Amino acid sequence: MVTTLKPKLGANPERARSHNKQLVLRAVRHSGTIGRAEIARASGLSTQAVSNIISDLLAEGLLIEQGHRSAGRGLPVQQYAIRPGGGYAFGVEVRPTAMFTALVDLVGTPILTHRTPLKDPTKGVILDTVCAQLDHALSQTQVQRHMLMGAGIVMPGPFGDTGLTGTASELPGWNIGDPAEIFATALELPVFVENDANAAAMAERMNGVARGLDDFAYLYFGQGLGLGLVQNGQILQGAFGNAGEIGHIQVLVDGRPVELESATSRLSVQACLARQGMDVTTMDDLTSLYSSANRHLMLWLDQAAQAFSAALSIIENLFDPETVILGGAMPDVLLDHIIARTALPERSVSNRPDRVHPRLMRGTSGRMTATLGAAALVLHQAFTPTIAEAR
Amino acid sequence: MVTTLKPKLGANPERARSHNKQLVLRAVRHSGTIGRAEIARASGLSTQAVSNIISDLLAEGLLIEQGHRSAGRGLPVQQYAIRPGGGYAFGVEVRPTAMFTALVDLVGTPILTHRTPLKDPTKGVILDTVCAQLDHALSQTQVQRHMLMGAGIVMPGPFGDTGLTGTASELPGWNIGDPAEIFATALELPVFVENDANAAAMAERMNGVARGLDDFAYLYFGQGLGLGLVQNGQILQGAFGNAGEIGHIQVLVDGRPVELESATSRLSVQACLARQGMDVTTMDDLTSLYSSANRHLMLWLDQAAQAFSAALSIIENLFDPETVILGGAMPDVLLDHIIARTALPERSVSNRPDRVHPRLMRGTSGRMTATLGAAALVLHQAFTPTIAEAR
DNA sequence: GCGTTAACTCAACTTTCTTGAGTGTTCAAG
DNA sequence: CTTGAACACTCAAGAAAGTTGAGTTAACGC
Repeated sequence: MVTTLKPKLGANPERARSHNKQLVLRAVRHSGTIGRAEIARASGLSTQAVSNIISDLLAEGLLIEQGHRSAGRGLPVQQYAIRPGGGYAFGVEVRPTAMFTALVDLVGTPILTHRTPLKDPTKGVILDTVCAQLDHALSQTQVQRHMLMGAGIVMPGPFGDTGLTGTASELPGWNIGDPAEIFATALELPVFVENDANAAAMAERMNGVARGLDDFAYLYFGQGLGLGLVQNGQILQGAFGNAGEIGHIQVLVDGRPVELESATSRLSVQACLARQGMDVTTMDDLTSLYSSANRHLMLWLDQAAQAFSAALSIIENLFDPETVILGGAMPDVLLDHIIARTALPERSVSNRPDRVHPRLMRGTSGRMTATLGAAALVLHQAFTPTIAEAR
Repeated sequence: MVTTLKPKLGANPERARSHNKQLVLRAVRHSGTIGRAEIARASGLSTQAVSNIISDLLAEGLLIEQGHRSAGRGLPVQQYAIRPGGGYAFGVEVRPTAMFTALVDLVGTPILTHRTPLKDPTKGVILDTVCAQLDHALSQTQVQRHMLMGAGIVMPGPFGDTGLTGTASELPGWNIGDPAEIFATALELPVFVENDANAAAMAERMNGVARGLDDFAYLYFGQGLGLGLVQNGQILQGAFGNAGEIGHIQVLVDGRPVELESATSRLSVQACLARQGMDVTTMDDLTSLYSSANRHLMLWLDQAAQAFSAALSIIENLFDPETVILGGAMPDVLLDHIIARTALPERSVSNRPDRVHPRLMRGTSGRMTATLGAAALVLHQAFTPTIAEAR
């Protein structure tokens, strides 16, 4: 959704410096270790400028020296890398019954993760809990408060009053005011709010299979099914922050139109198995049903693969992504099965002979995916030059 | 698709100035006439900086003074406006049998439009013709060559070798090399290449109903049906420039799945009427059939409206646009009819009580829409700050 | 009328980047 | 083994652009 900082679009020396700093950080992050001359070439700045910026960043503790590397002729390159302890990001995932939190360092390593039940999902309880959880995380890890670069918050969408309002996963009371601002005031930090799919996509881009990709889509198994979209390295949010609501579009399964979500989501598989008298609640339950090749699960998987094939056709032709990633609250084996069985549409702009990535890939699965994604939103911001962002 | 200029991402004084200049131009364009203080507030620059930039822009002929306006207390505001003759853009639309060209001024007014038949759509003929047409346009209008800011080229997509290759509208021989670069070399100008739908969307944003909108979608009736996507003020291109290929996705019409394009495109209505023995080739033919309420046309319109309703659901939920615009090679009366008859999906994030724009709007129709859009690509670039564009 | 408000200008100052000369290290050719 | 080319990096001077604060001008409202 929206950040709390209003962008100052005009360039002046101070903002130019900040922009260039982030550019340098991004270049370092991108290659792991790198020398000044190479950064200069990549950014179009002089080596002198890069040198000055790097000495700033060293002083601020954002970079560390990584020894010399002699590459052919010339003076061996003094290399630099991101200093993990240079900053921290707080990630929060708010669900109706629980709050997940994570504290990650500057390279994205989780320092601490936590789950707290929510008495009730009211605004007040959520705000109190998030503040308490932040204090808790800081005290547990001895991270100084001023080392926090911001907080990312994942909330169930869609945001605002829409035609999809009334979904069970929704939280009441957030339709008025800008959630990001409310959290920012409570936490006294820059805050970024997104839905689970977008956050997961960003996590994948920062530290997962989408590392380095600037254009991809992420199909996220949450409560329902979400679509995270990254275009040109930025999350695609739409005019009101609700882009990627793919769950409610119609697809054909066995010749009958159904809502995509009703054929593919976690709730859908649970409901499907419940109709057969099976009570499946955990990922492990699903994994063991799969390993015993349960007939009903296999049937559901077949239908899900059909639905995904239709969804893939839409996503590929509308976004032309480098790849589509599947991930979220679904066991790896099921994700792999779906990926193997989903028919890749022939009539698609993604059906190219010169592809470098598979059309479907498995992303990170597990409970904390979106929470870590929330933190990744902050990291992404830290590595994104500031002057840009034309809004 | 891609521009020919590789962005220099690092900020230095020179690039900052260029960035700020474009910011000022954009502010002026946005409000028509505006004073310095207001620009300063909008951009986060000092009034002094804005003053300096404006005196540059006056000297370069990009701005003109527009008299004073007294707004409440204080010194009356010296106002500025874009000087139409400050620069020109050349727009080109390449179709298999003809080339359309347009020369537009800095505010988007067409100075000259032209249609030339193409002997055959080979690369050589196209390049020769486009150069000849540019010379022709310049000599006809006495516009100096150095006043050209660039050329926009509309070509039938998809670009590169994809699963949709083999469409009739395609041009042979452009799969190797970057078309933008090839045209740029031939024309000795900065060149921007896009598909028809994206160009039309940009035209609508620069001078049409989407003026000022940063997030919208444009359904374009061309040979087939294209989707132009503007997100955050930028054209959404996808990883390979082929985003928006909506024509080949499946939708339901009368309970049967069909390709969207086969139910909604100009070719589709022609084919449908041809099956009834009617030979309809011009927009006027369609208009008169509509005014006589031709049964077969009405039937087609009903089916088209169904298909559009399904498409709208997908577009709205995936992009969350401010509005969806319908335009292109289809008579206004038909567009209006379709807009009136298309059911607006209830389960959509765009179904909001607080909307300011209708969910479906009519854009510019007619032959030159995409050609003027091609020119709009250049104008858009001229009004877009340069440092940004994080790629 | 006169003080307040607001846009705008001038000149001094600041920040940041660039440039060009110079240093140190490595590799390769003679 | 010497010598020179290649390359990374530093230093110091210079240039470009924005900011700041004081001063000017014109309109409004009491």
